[in-house]
Amino acid sequence: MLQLDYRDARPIYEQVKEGLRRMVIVGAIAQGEQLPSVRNLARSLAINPNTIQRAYDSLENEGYIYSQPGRGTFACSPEGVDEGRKEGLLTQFDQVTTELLYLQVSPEVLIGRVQEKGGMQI
Amino acid sequence: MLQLDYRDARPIYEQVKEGLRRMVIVGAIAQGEQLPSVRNLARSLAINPNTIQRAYDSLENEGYIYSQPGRGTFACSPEGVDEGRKEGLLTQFDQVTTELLYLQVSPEVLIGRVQEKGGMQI
Amino acid sequence: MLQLDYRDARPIYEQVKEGLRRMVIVGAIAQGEQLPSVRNLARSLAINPNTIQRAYDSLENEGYIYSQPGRGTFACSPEGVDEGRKEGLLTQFDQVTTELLYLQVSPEVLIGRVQEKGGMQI
Amino acid sequence: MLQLDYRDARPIYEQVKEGLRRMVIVGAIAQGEQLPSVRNLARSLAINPNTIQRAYDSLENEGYIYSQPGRGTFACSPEGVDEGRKEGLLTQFDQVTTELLYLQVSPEVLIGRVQEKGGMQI
DNA sequence: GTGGTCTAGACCACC
DNA sequence: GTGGTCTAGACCACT
Repeated sequence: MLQLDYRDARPIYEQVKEGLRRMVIVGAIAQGEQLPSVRNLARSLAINPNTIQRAYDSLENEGYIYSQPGRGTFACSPEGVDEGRKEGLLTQFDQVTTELLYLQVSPEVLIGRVQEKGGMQI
Repeated sequence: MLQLDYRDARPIYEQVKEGLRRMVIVGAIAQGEQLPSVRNLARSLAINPNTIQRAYDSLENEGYIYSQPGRGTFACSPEGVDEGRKEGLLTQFDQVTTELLYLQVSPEVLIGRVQEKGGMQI
Repeated sequence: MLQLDYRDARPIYEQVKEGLRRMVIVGAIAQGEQLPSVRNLARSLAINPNTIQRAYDSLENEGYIYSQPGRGTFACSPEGVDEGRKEGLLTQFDQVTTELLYLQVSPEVLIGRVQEKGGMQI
Repeated sequence: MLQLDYRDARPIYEQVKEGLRRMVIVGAIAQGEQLPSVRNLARSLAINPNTIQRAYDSLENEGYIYSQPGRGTFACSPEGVDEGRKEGLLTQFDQVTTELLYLQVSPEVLIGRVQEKGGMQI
């Protein structure tokens, strides 16, 4: 359910963090649903619980998940997510778009990809 | 013309690389136009020429610029850019788009941003 | 009339306590007015009466409310409030003010906010 | 230069974090100035370097300090501080102000305290 | 020397 | 059982 790559330059806690974020975003972990416990995930990934805890902490203060000591960790609804992150993503979107258009990818292709995910009528 | 941020976690050569890439992409450096010489840029940024050279080498490797020994370094046309980079950008585009849609940004907003840059008729 | 957030890290009794304190402060519960009974409030919030009782006890201890056994619980007038709390709030006020000024918020803005609440003539 | 209180309910890393934040805010650590190294501070406070690191990490992603691996950790200028924190502080300012006014502290007293710190002419 | 990451193992409070 | 904190000690990359 979550792949680690030890040859990757990114630290493990960040790979865990991005993997979990992805799962929340695509709905693999639904809003309000419980995430695997720190210890369980650590065991199943064969890494130290502290490393998982660090990923969870970081995701929590970005507003993607929340923890209740003694109960578990759960996925938030999208409203609570840090505004700064949204702005950063929009900047990233603009930069990637600019470069793709420069590389002769047509706007229609990009728009098509947005609509595909957005479930829009054409 | 190119801003360095010593507080940024990214290494300097990468900041130079991305800065130059940006200038080519947005047309601040037109296709075929000559880039500043390694020594000049190094002097004006007050950093080591080796750092500049590393950025130039990396950009040449990705097909954004080419150098003619004895003459200088020039911006490529977009066709020559490494295919792998284009694929990587498309993947990044999809991921960023997915997350923005999850964060309740409407598809129309994203499409509007694409059209703005693409100069499309609606 | 009082919102609980189970995702909040603070314990429930503290959320109840702060919520009631807020209502007294802003006048939603006037001086001398009766607060809801422990059992009623517990039922309407769907939590344990002990939790409510703990919040009431703590507020009574700080001098914000008083209870008359067999009659109910009522809001105090502000004079009776624990002096220690006032000092603590002043310290907090100074610290928050210092940080906001450091963050380039102008003194005029802060003063404006005080006057707005205080109903002062300029 | 920084006091720990083991009887305090707050975790140590948070006490360190708030202590350092205070020092930056009041100018005890000037903008751009180097903070004590992780190891040195850990030794002088007789706690584990990991605990210090955690405090530094947290302050860094709030924008109060920045780290350069191999060189050290330095105080930021106030412009870079996370917007969310500023908003939170303003909310806190309003709440504390409301309660102090309720407790019969006159607006003039509060305004005087703001001006004192703000270096304003009356 | 510096910050950054990771592990192993412990203890706490809460449920 | 759960998350949260802390320690001790190791290793890495960079200056």
